[in-house]
Amino acid sequence: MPVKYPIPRGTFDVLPSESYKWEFIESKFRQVAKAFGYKEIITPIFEHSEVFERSVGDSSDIVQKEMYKFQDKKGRSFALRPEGTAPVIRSYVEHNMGADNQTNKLFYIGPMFRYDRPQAGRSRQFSQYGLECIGSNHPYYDAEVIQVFYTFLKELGLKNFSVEINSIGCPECTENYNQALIQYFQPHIDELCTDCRNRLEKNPKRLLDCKVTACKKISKEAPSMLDYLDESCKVHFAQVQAYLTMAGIPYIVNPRIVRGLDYYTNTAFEFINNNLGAQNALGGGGRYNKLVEQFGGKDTPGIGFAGGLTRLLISLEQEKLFMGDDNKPMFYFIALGEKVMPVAIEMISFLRSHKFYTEFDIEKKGIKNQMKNANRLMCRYTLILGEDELAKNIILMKDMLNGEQKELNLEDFKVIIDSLKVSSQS
RNA sequence: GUGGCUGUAGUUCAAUGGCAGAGCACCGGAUUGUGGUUCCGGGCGUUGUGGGUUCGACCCCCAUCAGCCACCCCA
Repeated sequence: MPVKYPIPRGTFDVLPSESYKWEFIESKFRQVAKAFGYKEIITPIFEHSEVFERSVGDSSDIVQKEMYKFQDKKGRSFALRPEGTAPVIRSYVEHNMGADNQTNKLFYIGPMFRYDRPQAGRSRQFSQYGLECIGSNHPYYDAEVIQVFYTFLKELGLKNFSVEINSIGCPECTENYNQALIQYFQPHIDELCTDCRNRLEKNPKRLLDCKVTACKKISKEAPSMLDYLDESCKVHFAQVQAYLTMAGIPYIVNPRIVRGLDYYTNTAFEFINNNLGAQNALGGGGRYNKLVEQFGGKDTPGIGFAGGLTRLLISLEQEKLFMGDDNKPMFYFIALGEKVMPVAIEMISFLRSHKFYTEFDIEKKGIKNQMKNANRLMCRYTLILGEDELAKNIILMKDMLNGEQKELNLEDFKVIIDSLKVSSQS
């Protein structure tokens, strides 16, 4: 059947068979983030283009090739947000949240947009969860941010992932290191792939990530970032690791982690799941000590991370961590005949107002048909009210697990429902 | 953005260039007010879309759209 209006490329519908998983993941993230003292912030889905161009970086692929940019009716340039940190910092500065001299801890969940060729784990609209800790350069917070992510994944039951950390130092260290890399690779320039020749000029650190065997071979002996950290950056990184150990978080130091957004300084980290194929990063983050200043605020350090919801979902499913939808009906109400409707509807309203998920289908006729339906929906109890029952002032309640059926006095009904509520809560 | 693989019923998949099929799901029935198991019955689908080759195309060719894989990028 040809679809008249197909969904845009790289987007997807989250259907009821999936949406409860999204709700579960989001509520778990909120719960964990709140336990660490983070508060939710909700920013617009679009911003002035400059918010991203001047922070994520003019030269980054995200800004150059992947941003959904558009003009409004007055010719102003906006962009659908490609990531979550820049908007949060924009908001932080705009509302002068640093005025209280406290460390501000914020989290968010929401859709992001990047124009890229779709693949499993990579779509044009995707959902990210993330958080930002703004106002302190204490290495404890570097570890705390990683700990929130780690705790979240563990709470979901995920086993198959690793934490990789690195420090790219302050801008001075990075500059020194870039020079060292250029010096190292320059003599080998003829052996490098064309991409890497470009990288050598634009962003030498990217060479370390190249998958071409020839480049890999050369970069194997390349100088390590960690040898180019100055004394204070070195101490900071060592302390981050100390705090991670105190928090009981296993990690790997990977000097080749290079983050793609320009604003990162010092600590950078990634959460990797190698069963995910090419899109193997569950999430990542790092410190951005110059970003608030770039947005016109006063010199304020910060650190944060973001993770992809869909990739997490794929990982959870690989590990079979979803057993099913727990939103099953408590009751299925079968009302037989028009005469019983006034009483039936009053009872159904009563159940629902007591927060019992109660199914009722006024169009389905016949007790057999409806029993079948109750069974398919996996209802716990079926309530049957026909004219015979109404005449005797009773209702039938059938336990769908063992097939036992009881007659209840209508007067006793509310009392019994109340007691059910108590027992299901305990 | 580059290269490759794929596209058939709600879904998972069949069908040498010669009448488009099966499992699951769904709907109906097996003496009228009781589910799950069983049995019986129920499918004319623009074979993603548009062209072309051919007596004849799900099958071959071209284009296009979409998904997937690798690159790239990163969540």
